Amino acid sequence: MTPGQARRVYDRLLARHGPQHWWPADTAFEVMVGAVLTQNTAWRNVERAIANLRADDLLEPRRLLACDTAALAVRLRPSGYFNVKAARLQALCRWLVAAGGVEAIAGWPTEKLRHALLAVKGVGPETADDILLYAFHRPVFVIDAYTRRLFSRLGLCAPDAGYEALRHAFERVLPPDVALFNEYHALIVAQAKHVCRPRPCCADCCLRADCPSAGSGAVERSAG
DNA sequence: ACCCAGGGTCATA
DNA sequence: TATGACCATGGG
Repeated sequence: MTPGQARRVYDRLLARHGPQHWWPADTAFEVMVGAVLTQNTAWRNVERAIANLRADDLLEPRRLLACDTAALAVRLRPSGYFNVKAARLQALCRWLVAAGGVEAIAGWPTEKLRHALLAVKGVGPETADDILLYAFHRPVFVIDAYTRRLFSRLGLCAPDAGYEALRHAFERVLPPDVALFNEYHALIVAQAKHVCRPRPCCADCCLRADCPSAGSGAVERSAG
């Protein structure tokens, strides 16, 4: 992937979908909670679980950690996998409190913070990078299944590209710009919701102007 | 009824 | 290292 290719795809996504204003949260800790809750889960359902936590004043590390795990799971019910996610949230809080809280880890260098997050049970690469980018404003490019699907359709990466390889592919060709990375990942998610169902209509579904289901939002293909 | 959603862990070969 | 099973609710 060249810098020009990465930039042109971004321009097309932005023209098509507009700014996405991610991450929808009031605090860094709320981003961390949302990043765990949204694992393989529609954001709509995550919002309900977060509303439950807010109603019980649990959007704070020590109180969430002190909460009975079974009672926490009940509040997480709408976001699915509630038993798993209750344990994962508390594992994250256990580490966070031991590390000195959000203010303390905010001062850590990105690599140290990334390794520490990945060591928490229930935090994988994508969740860690969501937290690094959207909670701590580090220039880390978040990869997900949509990114791999879209860019392999565009012929810009292998269909089975690994997480780290793909992340470095983006970070190599784009400037380490937090605002750019923020918008880019959000736009890829927005684009995914736009793919023709039940089957993609074309290789770069649906970024091309002549896509049968593109409608009026279509943009011209960028010159090569 | 079926498939998917802003993944990750664990057991098995 | 590489699959498969599992977690579980809500919307199309």
